[in-house]
Amino acid sequence: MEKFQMLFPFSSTGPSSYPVSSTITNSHVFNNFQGDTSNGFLGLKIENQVGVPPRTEVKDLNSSSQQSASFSIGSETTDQLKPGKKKGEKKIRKPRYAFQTRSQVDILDDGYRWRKYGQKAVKNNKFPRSYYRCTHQGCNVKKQVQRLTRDEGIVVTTYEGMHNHPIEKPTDNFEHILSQMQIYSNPF
DNA sequence: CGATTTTGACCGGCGC
DNA sequence: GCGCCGGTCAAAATCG
Repeated sequence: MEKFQMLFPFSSTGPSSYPVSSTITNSHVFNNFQGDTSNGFLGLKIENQVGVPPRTEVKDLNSSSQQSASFSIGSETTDQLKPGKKKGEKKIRKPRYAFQTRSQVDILDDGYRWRKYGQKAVKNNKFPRSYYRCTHQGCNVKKQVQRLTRDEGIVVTTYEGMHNHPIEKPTDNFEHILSQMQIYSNPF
């Protein structure tokens, strides 16, 4: 597979129908995840406000999605989900942060290094879902990328867990700065 | 040559 | 108990 990451439709001759995509598409705002739960994501203290049924049913919700990016939150992957397996274990709830971004490519580079460990076909979707895992040692952050059949331009990225290490990337580009601005401008 | 992707097998949970 | 389903493993292939 050729690695043609980030072919920005920016100043290309393509149709100028890409609003804010670049902002979210591969910004380093995900970095904020390691800021613990108290910080939230850009002030998006998303709890259970979205009427998303258990499990990441992002495939069904908002089929139209005219916005460039939206989010939703699944439920914890434990507690009542694993009956008969408790006994005071480290049943840490693993909230999943689902992002829906508008992008042409599946590989949304958020600054971390990911290793693909699986791919499965999804029902109701013709496109497969890819499973990635952070390659950093001791960092078990997982993410899955799925693209909607309905809108080929929509890619849903679901993050699970938080990073406990800094981003490893040259950074220092426009987007980095942009995301940093967004972060710091949110007192949440 | 090491790291990463690919891809089918495997596994646990759940519904019937 | 069995089969489906979503998620993960792991060996081989591939990339750089």
